[in-house]
Amino acid sequence: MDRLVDAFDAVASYFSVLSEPMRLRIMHSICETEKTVSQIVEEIGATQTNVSRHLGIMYRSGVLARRKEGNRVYYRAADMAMVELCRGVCKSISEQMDERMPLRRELLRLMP
Amino acid sequence: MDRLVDAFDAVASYFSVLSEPMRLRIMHSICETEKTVSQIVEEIGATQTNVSRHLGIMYRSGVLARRKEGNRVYYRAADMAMVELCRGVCKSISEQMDERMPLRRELLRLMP
DNA sequence: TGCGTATATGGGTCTATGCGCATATACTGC
DNA sequence: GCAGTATATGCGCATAGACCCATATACGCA
Repeated sequence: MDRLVDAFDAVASYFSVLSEPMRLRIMHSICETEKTVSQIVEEIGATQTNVSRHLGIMYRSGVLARRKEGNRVYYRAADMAMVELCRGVCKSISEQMDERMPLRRELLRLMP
Repeated sequence: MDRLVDAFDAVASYFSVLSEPMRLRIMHSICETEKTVSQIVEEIGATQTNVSRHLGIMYRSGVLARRKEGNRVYYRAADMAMVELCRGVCKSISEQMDERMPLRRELLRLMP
C-alpha cells in the first residue's frame, strides 16, 4: 500500500476496503467462523481468482487474519471494530430500505 | 444512479461515500456548522469545481443536507450516523497507530 | 519424483471515478 | 436590461481498480 499522505487518506483507505460488495460478501461469510478460500468461493459463487485477490487486499489492510494448514489457508475477521461497523451500517440501511419499501411498491403500481 | 441489486451494494455504496479523502475533508469542515461552498473551498484549498461535485455526490447520497439563501448554498451534515462512523473510525485507527506518530493526534482531532 | 489440489499472481481489458477547464445556470444589486 | 458573484455541470483526460484467463507457487500424497 502506498504511504499515506495524511490522516484523511488513512481513514479513506479504511472505508474503501468496505466499499466493494464482493468484499462485504466475503466479510459476511467469515465474520463468525474462519473459512478456507475454497469454502468462501463456493459459498458466494465468485471465481477463485477474484476471491483470492479480495482476501489479499483485506488481509494486507489488516481487516482479516489468516492461518495456513497444509495446503489450505483459513481466513478470519481480525478487526472486530470493522465487523461491528458493517453490522451497524447494515442495520441502518435495512431500516432505511424498509421505510422506502412502501413507496417502492406504490411506485411500481403507478408505473408497472 | 443505478438501481441497487442487493443489500451488499447498498452498504458498499454507503461506505464508498466515505472512501475519498476529499469528501472526508469536506465532512470534517462542515460536521459542526453549516457552510457555503465558497467557505469550504477556501478552507480546504481545493477547486470550486471539485468541491461542488463532491458536495453534490454527498447530497444525493443523503449524507448532506443543503439550504439555499439567495446566491449561496449552505451545506451541513444530514446523516449524523455517518458523522459518528467517521469519529469511530478515526478513533479506532488512531488506536492502532504508533504513539510516536504525530498522525495519531491529528486523527483524534479530525471529527471533533 | 511426479501428480493432484489449494492458493496466489502477472497480464490484459473494461468500467468507474477523480480532476480540471470551460461554460451554464441562478441569484443580487445597479 | 447589465455586470458581478456563487454554484453546478458537460466534456475529456488520466488513473484506480475489479474482473478474467492463464500460469506460478506451495503443499500433500503415492
